[in-house]
Amino acid sequence: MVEKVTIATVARRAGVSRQTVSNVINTPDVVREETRERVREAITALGYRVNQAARQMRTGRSRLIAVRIEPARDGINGSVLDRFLHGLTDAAGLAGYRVMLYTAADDADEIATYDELLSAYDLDAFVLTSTHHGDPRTSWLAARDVPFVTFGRPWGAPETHSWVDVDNAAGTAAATEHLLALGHRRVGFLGWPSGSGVGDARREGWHRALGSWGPSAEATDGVDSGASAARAMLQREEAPTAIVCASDSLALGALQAARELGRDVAIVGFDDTAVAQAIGLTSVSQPLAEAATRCVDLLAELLDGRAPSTPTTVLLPPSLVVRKTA
Amino acid sequence: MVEKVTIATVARRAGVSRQTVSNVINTPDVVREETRERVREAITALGYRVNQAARQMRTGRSRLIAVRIEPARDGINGSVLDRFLHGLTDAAGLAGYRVMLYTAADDADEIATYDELLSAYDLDAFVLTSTHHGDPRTSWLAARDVPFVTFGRPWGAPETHSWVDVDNAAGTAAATEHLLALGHRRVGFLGWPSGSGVGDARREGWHRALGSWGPSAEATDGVDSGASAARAMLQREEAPTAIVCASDSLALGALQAARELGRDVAIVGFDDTAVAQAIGLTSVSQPLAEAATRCVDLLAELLDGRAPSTPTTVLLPPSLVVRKTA
DNA sequence: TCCTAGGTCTTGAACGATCAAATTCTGATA
DNA sequence: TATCAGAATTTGATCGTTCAAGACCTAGGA
Repeated sequence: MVEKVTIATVARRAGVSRQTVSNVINTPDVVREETRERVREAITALGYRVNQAARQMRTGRSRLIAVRIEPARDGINGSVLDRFLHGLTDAAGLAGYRVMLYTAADDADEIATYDELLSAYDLDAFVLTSTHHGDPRTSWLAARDVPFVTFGRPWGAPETHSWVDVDNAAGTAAATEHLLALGHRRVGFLGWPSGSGVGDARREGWHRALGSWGPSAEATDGVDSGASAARAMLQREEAPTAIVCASDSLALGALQAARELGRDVAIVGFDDTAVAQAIGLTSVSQPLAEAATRCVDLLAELLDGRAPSTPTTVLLPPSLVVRKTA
Repeated sequence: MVEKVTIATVARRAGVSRQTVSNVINTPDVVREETRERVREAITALGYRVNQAARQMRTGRSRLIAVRIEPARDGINGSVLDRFLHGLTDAAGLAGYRVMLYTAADDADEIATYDELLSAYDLDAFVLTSTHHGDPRTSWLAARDVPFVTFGRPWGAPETHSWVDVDNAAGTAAATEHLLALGHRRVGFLGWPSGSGVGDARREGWHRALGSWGPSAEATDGVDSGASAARAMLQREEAPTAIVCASDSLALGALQAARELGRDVAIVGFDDTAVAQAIGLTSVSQPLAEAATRCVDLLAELLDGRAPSTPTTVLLPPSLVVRKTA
């Protein structure tokens, strides 16, 4: 059994005091270069690593960030969070933080979890996903001065915190422009019922790029409801020759409807999920790794106390992945 | 600013010593009932929560479990890990543990991460996924007496640790029996090149249920390679009328091939991914939440020192989700 | 030569919990 | 009533780090 290496072991070996070792680690500039080098050598020679628990007890900071992992609600879109999580873990690691997971049944449950994580684990910060209208979580955290960033803008609420989001409207706009460039004249939109921030933004981008209102239909997310809404749209007079969809599920439904009716319709989905990759669906891809990195950057700013007085907002452009369907 | 509630605050309020409070929390049976109640009241009244960092410093245990989050390699199968992670977080939470994430580029990188997580964060245990032939990770952990469980059996290696796995052979066997019951006489198999433990087990289950070797083909995982392998198989003499596939990607390819050739072929995939749900593909579903729970159970046993001397192995039966394609 | 300021390093205390050992209480027995 | 074992509770030390304050050293100015 190897003896545990603590800051005292390092100090002894380098012939300095504990505090000097601590200074080399945390505030190297107050230590004379020669001493610093000697200590650094001792650290690597012994393979010393800071004990987080001890540091945390003294400083009250854990270098831990928490994120909620949601069940894949609509199975088809679950992988978005998955990729975001991977990016977050990577970026956090580089910044010296670790990611802790938690689950929660609803907002109230999630808030109770914040409370427990904060008092038991001294969590440094939270990353919230799936923000929505009237989200109680942000105000709870803000009231307690807990650092946090949301992935998704604060729909409807005043922007009192930093956030990162993907420019949904730009995504559908790019998809629409692509279809227009291919020669399509009637480009339709298949989206969710209005009211959700994300869904409205996606419709807005299509409308903006088109310069007018083309044929559109609404359906709750899902392949079947998408198929029936698309079928209805395709059977109208002046049916669209191309459809921009608010999600890959809806796009899949549209694809099915077009095939049934024997129509050749160009279709673009949204999120570039596994399904899109698998069946060759052209889709709008969110830069999830980039979004995760920016979230960590913003948090690091907050935690280092070098955040600007007004919250920072980051809006990332998505990209269009062109495949067989458009 | 509310004053911090520590064990001393609780002790004062309940009129006992710090240690008694600690005993109520950790070894309640050594405290007289009346005292215990009084302390418990004080705890809830004050909203006291154990400070993990302080506890960890003294006990050397963090109540933290680490899992690697992998990038969705083959996009189509990524959600398997996602669902497993969710289950793990849930189950760990119930058992009083939290899940920490990390990423790693390869096995060596992962081992370096173990080292760092163990010395810096005092991690209690690891859950390994994607076990493979000649896995260096398990021996590294075993050599250091670090508790761990693998989700996936130790292919080829001696079974010196506990593991949880899904009975892959039983899954394809069930799929095959289902097809036989539907009246199919020639049931084919589309799988991965032999050599991978999982893939071989899936082929074995099909063979066992069939009682003989039917038509089969091999392809690396992916829709396109699956499609071409399936096409070849369907163009042979005595082509199969139904195909059991080793993955949903391959199944998707088979579906494409059948459509192109205008054949009505029953198809079953494996993993019940989002794609299967979206397009109505019959597929074998792994009980991921259950697997996660069992992993946590095994770890809890190890950590509480009440593990049997021989490692426990758990083999869970998958279930067949019947949809439109078979 | 003495003093001072600034840079460098060290010392003792503290964070909040648990361990190990010591102390007090309780009730049964002689 | 005195004694004693066992139960119940308390006390002091400790985990590894950082904070706050103090000590030491060196160089420059009076």
